Amino acid sequence: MRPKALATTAPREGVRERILEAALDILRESGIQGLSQVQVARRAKVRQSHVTYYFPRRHDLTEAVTVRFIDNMVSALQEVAARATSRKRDALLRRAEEAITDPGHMRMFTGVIVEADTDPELHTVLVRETKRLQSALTHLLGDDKREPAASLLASLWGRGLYAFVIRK
Amino acid sequence: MRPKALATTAPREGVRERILEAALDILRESGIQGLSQVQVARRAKVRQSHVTYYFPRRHDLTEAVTVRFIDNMVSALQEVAARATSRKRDALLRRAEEAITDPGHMRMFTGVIVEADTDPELHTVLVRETKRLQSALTHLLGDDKREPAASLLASLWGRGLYAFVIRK
DNA sequence: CGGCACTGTTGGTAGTCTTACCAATAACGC
DNA sequence: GCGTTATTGGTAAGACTACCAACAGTGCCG
Repeated sequence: MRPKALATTAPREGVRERILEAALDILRESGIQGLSQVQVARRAKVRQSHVTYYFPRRHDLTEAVTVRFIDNMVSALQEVAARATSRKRDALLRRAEEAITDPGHMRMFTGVIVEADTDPELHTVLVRETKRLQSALTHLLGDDKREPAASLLASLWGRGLYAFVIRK
Repeated sequence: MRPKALATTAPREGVRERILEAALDILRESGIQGLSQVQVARRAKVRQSHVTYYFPRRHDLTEAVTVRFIDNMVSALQEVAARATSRKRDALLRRAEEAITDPGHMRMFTGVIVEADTDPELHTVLVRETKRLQSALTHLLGDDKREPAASLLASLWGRGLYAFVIRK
């Protein structure tokens, strides 16, 4: 069937950014299972076809989301470092733990892990971004021979995961 | 359209069990994203409709899988305890860590967590089963005032998760 | 100014995958 | 024989990604 005259509207600004932010919101609130083009589009108030337009493959969206997700965490850590009244390692560590063990954060994290498990390219990105996060953590807390950055991150993840699983 | 004469065969034994085992295999190798009725059925060499017959809702399968999954881990821990030549806490702990940080195990675990996040009933089951696992761990290693079972499990999960994310 | 290329938007759809369901049939236990 | 359970093939209904043609706006170049 030949389409009738179609109504279109003027290009809007920041559509890609709106989509990306919507995707992050969805991932934070509904997890990876809820991260579909339709839900993202609804949240960003755009057409579903826009999502395909700006992120032609699902992978393009999940990759952008992953990078932004870690970016946000790194920024949060830097902000903690900047605003901290005390430079005590314990206090900084507590703030870092609060951020990393936040349920929304863990939901995004577990979602990304599961997605990356069936998407080798995304897995590469996740590894790279994780190392960035690890560097930021090291920079914030200083390296410690007795508790190197990797082991520290693992410890934070473990507590976060435990709280996420057991949560009411 | 009226179906033609249908060929059926004799009931086979252990179909439910085969389906359950197949589901565990799929979850271990392909993660929660691969856990579909069609894939499980193919693996178990049964029809897709069998999966619905024995597990009417997706939840019924995921719940059974979750319980079995933790069962297996608890059994493995008990076996470690039974066969251990040394009773040293360190040696036992190392075996427990090997089991829990196995990639297949972490794949199942992360999958179940993500699934439970959108299935409140499954979440309840996961919490209950986690506590069972925790008890088994406590029983194996003995409780320690300085490192209670919860914190120990979190630590194992953290190292497992880290290894799972960073793995080549 | 006119044409032209490029980007963005729209509505729709093709094709795949998924769970759940169904009627018909067969086998089994009693 | 009869009720129950198991098996079969098929389908309904929905969700999803990816793609498409048509159209609109924008900017550039002659």
